[in-house]
Amino acid sequence: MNHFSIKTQAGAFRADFTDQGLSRLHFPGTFEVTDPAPGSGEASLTRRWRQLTSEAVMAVLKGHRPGTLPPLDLGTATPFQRRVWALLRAIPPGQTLSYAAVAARAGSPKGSRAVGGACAANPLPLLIPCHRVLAANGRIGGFSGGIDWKRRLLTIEGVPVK
DNA sequence: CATGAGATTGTAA
DNA sequence: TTACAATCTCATG
Repeated sequence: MNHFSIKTQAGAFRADFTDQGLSRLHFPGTFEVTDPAPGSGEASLTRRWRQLTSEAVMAVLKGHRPGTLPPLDLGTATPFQRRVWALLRAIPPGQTLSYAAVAARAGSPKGSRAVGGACAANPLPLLIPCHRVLAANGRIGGFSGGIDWKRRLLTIEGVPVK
């Protein structure tokens, strides 16, 4: 499992890759700092993936769309999770939906809580914008990377938070 | 406004 | 089958 660090103004993120593509993104300070594999020659394809991922992360931190992404390796994600994540990627910066609204769009009108579960399982925060999903009545809801990050990202996009 | 109960869904163990 | 979770709504002080 190949990985590399993305240095940004908000700290160093870490992106993990498999042969299939980008598999996971970690927030600064949420991962072990490991030395790069000795003598790891990078395939040019992987190099392109790094470039795209890096640009995408920095774009989102500026409140923009991720742009072109490398292939994603969603691993053993369930159909429901893939469905929810696809819906999230369609939400533009600055816009938000409630867990219930996402549930409705996913075909499970009463599955708002299940949507929370799918968001919690999201391996690619920022790129799959689960921070744009709020609770009912404009309440903030939860966030795997910490509520602070959720507020921070929403603020960047100009969304008022309580 | 704060708190609590109950309903409901998808998932992992 | 059981228990849990980044929910929601409704009821009550």
